[in-house]
Amino acid sequence: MNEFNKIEFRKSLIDWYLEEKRNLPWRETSDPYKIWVSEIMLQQTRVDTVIPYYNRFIEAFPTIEDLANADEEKLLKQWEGLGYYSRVRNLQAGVREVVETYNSVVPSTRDEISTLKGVGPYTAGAILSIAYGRPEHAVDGNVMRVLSRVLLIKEDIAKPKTRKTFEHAVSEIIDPLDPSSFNQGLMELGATICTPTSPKCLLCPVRENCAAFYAGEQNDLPIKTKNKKTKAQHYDVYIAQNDRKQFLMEKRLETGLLANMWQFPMVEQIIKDEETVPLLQSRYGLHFTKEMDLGSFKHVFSHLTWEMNSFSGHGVETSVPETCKWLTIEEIKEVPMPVPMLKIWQAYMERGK
DNA sequence: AACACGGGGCA
DNA sequence: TGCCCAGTGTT
Repeated sequence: MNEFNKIEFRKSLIDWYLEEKRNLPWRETSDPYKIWVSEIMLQQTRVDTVIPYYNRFIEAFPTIEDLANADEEKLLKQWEGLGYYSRVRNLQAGVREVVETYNSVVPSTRDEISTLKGVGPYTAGAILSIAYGRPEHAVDGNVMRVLSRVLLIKEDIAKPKTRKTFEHAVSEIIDPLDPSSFNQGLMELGATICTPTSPKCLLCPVRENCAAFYAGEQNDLPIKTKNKKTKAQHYDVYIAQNDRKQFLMEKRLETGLLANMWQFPMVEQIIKDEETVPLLQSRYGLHFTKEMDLGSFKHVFSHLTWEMNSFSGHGVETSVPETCKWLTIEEIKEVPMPVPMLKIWQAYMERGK
């Protein structure tokens, strides 16, 4: 292939982007706060998944002050099902910092915006380029895949160091006149044309500028080493109802997996059935009488899987720990729960009390 | 550098 | 199943 022609590449990419871009809710605003929210939601999460969450979230928290003042439980409930829940806690921390320190104006330099909680190198560049039109790199998985092909970069994109190679590359070729369309065009291309498997090169606007296409290597890029396998954890989960038609629930620790979310009493899986009652007694101060088997569930997280058996029955409270509460059905609807618990709760409700 | 951190969609 | 997704924070 000829020398890489960045002028031609920019024009082809941006012309295509402006013509073919999808209509997405966060593309109808230039409010840096809303762009910020969208970028956080989009981390490791597909566009189609994000759309309804974004609309609901902006409706609930239309301004940066609304989010700064929100109650954490309400925030988590909005985020329920999206995953990576620390994102929303960090987002609120960042937003509060902007309200307090920057007079509610999202900073427009990389140095300042990068100090905000939850704003890493990608998100900083995305907000700066999209909301402020600054020529800053925004390197995500799409950009690494697209440019590994276009520029025939054969570094392992699983390695942290490799991101810098792509940041330098973007800094070299980014369009100074429309960095927003350039960055979004790269990502849009990665999402719709230059896909991980079977890239649609015949539809690609920058096919003529693509070294991998020229070399016939588009299916061998990017280079990426494999992840390790996830470990399994085995739990029994108990839905315990008392005489006042309340259910015992527990708020998880404020750090770690599913921090601050609510779950039903859950213990490491029991080998001998007769150990159930004393364990629930000691762990939860709960006297439990098993009535129904709600079935088995497997839930896969990014780094581990939960294999769960679930049961319902009658519970008598003795001494409930600080982290636990008896909640009515209506109250349970207001509380943020991880998807595995939602599945078990749904199974219970479908069995008709 | 390696790992923790969710959940869904797709080959 | 395993991979991938508009990644960041912690260790």
